[in-house]
Amino acid sequence: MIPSENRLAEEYGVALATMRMAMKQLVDEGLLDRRRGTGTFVKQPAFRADLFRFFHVHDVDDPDIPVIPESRILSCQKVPLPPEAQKAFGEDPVSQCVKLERVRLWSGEPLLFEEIYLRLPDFEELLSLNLKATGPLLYPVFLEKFGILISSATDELSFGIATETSAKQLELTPDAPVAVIQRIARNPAGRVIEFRRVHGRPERFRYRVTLGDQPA
Amino acid sequence: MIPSENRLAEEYGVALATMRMAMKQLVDEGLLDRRRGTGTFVKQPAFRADLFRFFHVHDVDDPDIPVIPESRILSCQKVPLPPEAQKAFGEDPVSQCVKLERVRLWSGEPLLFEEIYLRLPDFEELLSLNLKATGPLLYPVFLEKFGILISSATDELSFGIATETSAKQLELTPDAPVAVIQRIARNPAGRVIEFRRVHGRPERFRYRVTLGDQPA
DNA sequence: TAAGTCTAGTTCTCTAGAGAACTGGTTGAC
DNA sequence: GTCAACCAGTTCTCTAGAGAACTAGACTTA
Repeated sequence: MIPSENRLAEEYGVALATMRMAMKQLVDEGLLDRRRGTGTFVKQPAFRADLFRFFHVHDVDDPDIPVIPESRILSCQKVPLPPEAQKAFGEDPVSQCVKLERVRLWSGEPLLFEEIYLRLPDFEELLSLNLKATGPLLYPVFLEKFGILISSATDELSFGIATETSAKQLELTPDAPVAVIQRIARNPAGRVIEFRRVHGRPERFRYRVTLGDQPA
Repeated sequence: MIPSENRLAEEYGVALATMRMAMKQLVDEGLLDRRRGTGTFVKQPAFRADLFRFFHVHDVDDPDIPVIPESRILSCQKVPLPPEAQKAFGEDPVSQCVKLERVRLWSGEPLLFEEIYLRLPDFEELLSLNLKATGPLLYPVFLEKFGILISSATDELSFGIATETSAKQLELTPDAPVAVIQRIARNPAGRVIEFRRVHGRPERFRYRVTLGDQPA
């Protein structure tokens, strides 16, 4: 909680209305939270999970019920940065990164295979973290453990063929067609935090997204 | 242009600052546009093309250059509403609709086949319009000719197999795998205006979208 | 004609303050 | 112990106004 507008206005030697306007701006930017009769609080950044939940399991009965597939982490290690990820991260001279591999399943069947590349040294500690203890969503973990907020992402969907690894994990024959997603995720400052490549079983794959003014 | 805040405040018997606050709200909602030293104007709604341009041709040289593929309209006629579209439009008892079929090409090769269903009677006039004269983007036409603004859309991507028609238009063998997009587009009030089903050639298909706070 | 100057009209920023609306805790009656 | 009433502190809405910043057009001048 921060001091009242009365106190702050006095402290900074400005009129009350001016202080109100300034605070209103910060509220609009999502940095403050005001409650009438109570006070003004610094808003802790909340990860908007609803914005980033695109993967929908193809449920024949009711495709409108969103489900979060189970998550199984395969490995987490320090590796040299592959060229695609290098390009995504931009000019920053990063040579090493953390690579996380995981499979996402639904009803026990593999759905997605994910290769996730994260910046060093920001995510150094991830290597010694017990990831099995966390939930299936990664971004809330980033926020809680590392103080890193993911606030925007660009996804690019296309079709490709499975690699040796992804075929094995998705229980497909090598060179089988797969759905491919490349994601670049950023913090509020626009800095690229994560590069992700996902392979998905095409027959169950479904990606939903809403653009523009979100309807109420 | 609307009267000055001075005049309006006097006319409605409120203080100037109050009128200013009210107008500020309308500006934030995107309904008014104020220019210092000039006046306040009613903002005409602008279609945010950048929000809805997802299709990117797979350009091996530079995938970052966005291109708008050529558009070729095949047909435009009144048809009974198919069940999927009925579901999208919701409770409204609409039995007939306008169906637009078109192919989108790049470098002369077919890329996407689109079936677009639009509400009646809103789009009655579309049947007698010369669509060849318009550009490759539909939503600006909706706005200019019918005063209908598309402000949000939900896309759902998946994989399927070509229909007889889509295979023919995309120059594929029947039952070939295709990318499938279903889109539901709405006006600012949340009313569903359009239902669209798109089939795309998988090897050239690429869909890009950015979520969350758009980076500057 | 062309360029600079002025001016009325507009929005923007800030001051100073009153009263309403609301919240969380304290007090008091039963 | 429970519940209602009260109260200090907070944000919200609105009033009244001064001066700065800016714009478009009219006017002046070379």
